Amino acid sequence: MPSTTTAAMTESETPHSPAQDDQSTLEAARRAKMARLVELGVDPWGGRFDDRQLIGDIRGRLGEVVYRLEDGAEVALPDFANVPEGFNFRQWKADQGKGEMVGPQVRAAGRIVLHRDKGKLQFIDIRDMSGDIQLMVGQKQVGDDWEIAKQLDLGDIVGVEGMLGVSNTGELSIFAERVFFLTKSIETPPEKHHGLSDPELRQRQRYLDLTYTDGVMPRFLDRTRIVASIRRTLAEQGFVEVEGPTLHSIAGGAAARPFTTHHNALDIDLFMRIALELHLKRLLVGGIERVYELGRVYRNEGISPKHNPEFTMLEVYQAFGDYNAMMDLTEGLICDAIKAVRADASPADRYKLPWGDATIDFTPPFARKTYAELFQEQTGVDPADEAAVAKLATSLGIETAGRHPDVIKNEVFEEKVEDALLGPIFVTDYPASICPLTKRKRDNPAIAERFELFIQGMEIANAYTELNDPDLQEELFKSQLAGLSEEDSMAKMDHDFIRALRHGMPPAGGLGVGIDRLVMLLTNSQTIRDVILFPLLRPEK
RNA sequence: GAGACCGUAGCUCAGUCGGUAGAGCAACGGACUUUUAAUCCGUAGGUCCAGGGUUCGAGUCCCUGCGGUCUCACCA
Repeated sequence: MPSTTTAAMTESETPHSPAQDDQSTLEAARRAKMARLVELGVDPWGGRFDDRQLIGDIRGRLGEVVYRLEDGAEVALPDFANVPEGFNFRQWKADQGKGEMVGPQVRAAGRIVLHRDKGKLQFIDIRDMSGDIQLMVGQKQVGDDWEIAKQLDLGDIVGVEGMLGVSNTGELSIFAERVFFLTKSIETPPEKHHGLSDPELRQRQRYLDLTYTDGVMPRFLDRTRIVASIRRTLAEQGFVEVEGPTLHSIAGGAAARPFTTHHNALDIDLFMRIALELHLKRLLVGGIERVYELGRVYRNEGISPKHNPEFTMLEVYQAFGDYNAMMDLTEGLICDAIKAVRADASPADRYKLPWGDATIDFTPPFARKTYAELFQEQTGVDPADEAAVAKLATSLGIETAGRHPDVIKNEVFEEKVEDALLGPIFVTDYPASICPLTKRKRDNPAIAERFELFIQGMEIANAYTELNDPDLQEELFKSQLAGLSEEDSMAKMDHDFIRALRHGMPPAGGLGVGIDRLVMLLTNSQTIRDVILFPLLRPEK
C-alpha cells in the first residue's frame, strides 16, 4: 500500500469500504452513519427478519385499535375515512377524557421513504410491496434502539415492532418499541415528492421506479395477476403448458427479422425464436391436443411505444377446434384477466376500463364483424370491387402496380380501418391470399378462417383455423420464399415441420395474444415500456 | 434507419440579450415527544453530456459525437 496520510490510511483500511476519493459528501455521510452502526454492534446489512406482517394487512387492522380511558372503558375510534370537515382528533380524545391508545402488536419491515425528525420523536414512513405506514419512534419508547434510530437515512431498510395506534392527527401509525436495522442504502434516493420522472432513469433504474414512482408497483403486480389469470383460465379448460426451444436453427412462424447467435461446440449459427407456432403444432401432431406456451419471443425490429425487441407472447392450439372456438377462448381469457385485476370494482363498472381520457368497454360479448363489412363501412368502397379498391389505394398513395389485389386491399385496410377499431372488436374472415397459413372457408376459398382482435387500434390477438394439409403448406412456404435466393429459401424451409404435418396434425384452432399489449390496455399504460420491467436500452456510457 | 425536441447539484427543475451558476428536496451543524412534502436558524454542494469552433468573454451561438423522448418506417 502506498504511503499516505494517517487519516487516509484509516479510511481506506475500512473493510468492504472502497476507497473514497470523496466526490460525494452525500455518500460519505451515509458511510459515516454505517460506521456508527458497526460501532454499536449492528450489522448494516441485516439478516433474517421473521414473522413480519405486510403493511397492507396491518393497515386493515385499524378497527382493532381503541382508546382506553383511565377507568378502563374502551372507546371505539372515529371512522377516519368519513369524519366531518375540520375534524380534530386531538379534541376528540380530550372530549372522551384522559386515556391511551391500545392496539394490536405488529411487526413490519420496509424502506424508509419519508423521515420527519422532531428531536426526541421521529416520524418515519416505511414502504413495502403492499403499501406505506408511519412509524412513531420516540427516544423513551424504544430505549437502546434510539441510537440506531438516530443513524437512519432515507432509503434504508428497517424492521419495527410495536403497537398499532393512531397519532394525534388521525394517522395510523406503529408506535415503535423495537427498531431493527436491516439494510443500509449508500446511495441517495430520488426526490421525495416528485420521485423519478426522467423516463430513461425510470427504465434504467427500475428498482428505484418501483419503489418511488406512484403506480409502478401496482402496475407490475397487475401484470403478474393478468399472466397468472391467463394460465389459470387455460388450465381450467384442459390446456397444457409447454416450453419450446428459444434457440431455433430456422426462425419460422412469423414474418420478422430474427436475432442471430452461435453455438460454439456444434459450430452452427442459431436464431432466437420469433414465434412459438411451429413447435406447438408439432406437439399437436404428437398428441398434446390442447397446448400452449406463454413466453418470450425476439424480433430484430425497431423500437416504439408498441414494440420492444423481446416481448411476451401467448400461443394456444386446440385440436378439433377452429377459429370460432378461439374467439370464445380469447374473450374468456381477457374477461377473466380483467376480473383478476379489478376484483374490487363493482360488477357494473368492472369491464369499463380507463384508457387515457377515454374508456374501453370490455363488457362481453365483444363485437364481431367481417373484414369485408368493416372495409365497406369505413371506406364506403365495396372490397370485392377491385377497380374501386385500387383507385382508393392510389388516392392514398399506396403502390398498386404489379401487386396482388388482396395485398392492396389490406394496405388500405391497415391505413383506413385499423386505427378506427376502438373495440374490443373481432375482425373476421380475411382475404385468403394475405394469410397463407390459414385454412380457407369450405364454401368460399377466397376467404380465410382468421380473426384479429383490435382494441384502440392495436392488434391484440390473431387466430386461425390452422392449415394441416402438408402439400398445400409446403407449396405456400415455397411461394412465400419465392422472392429469396435458393440458398436463403433452403435455409428457411422447415422440412421437419412439413414432415410432421405429413404424419397428420388434427384439425385445430390456433391463437396468438400479445401479452404486453394486453397488459397495456388493462393497466392504462400508453407505452409498452411501462409494462416491461427492463425494456431494451442502449448500454450506459 | 429518418426528422423534431431535450441533456444544468444525488433528485425535480429555473437560468432573460452571450457578461461571476440558481431554487426546492436530499446532505451537514443546531432547536423541537403527535409530525404529514413537518417547521425554524445556520453551512456546504457544479467537468452546465463530451469534444471542437466563433468571441475580449459561451450553460446560452455553430459543428461533430454520445445518450434520451416523441413522430415516421420495419414489426406485433
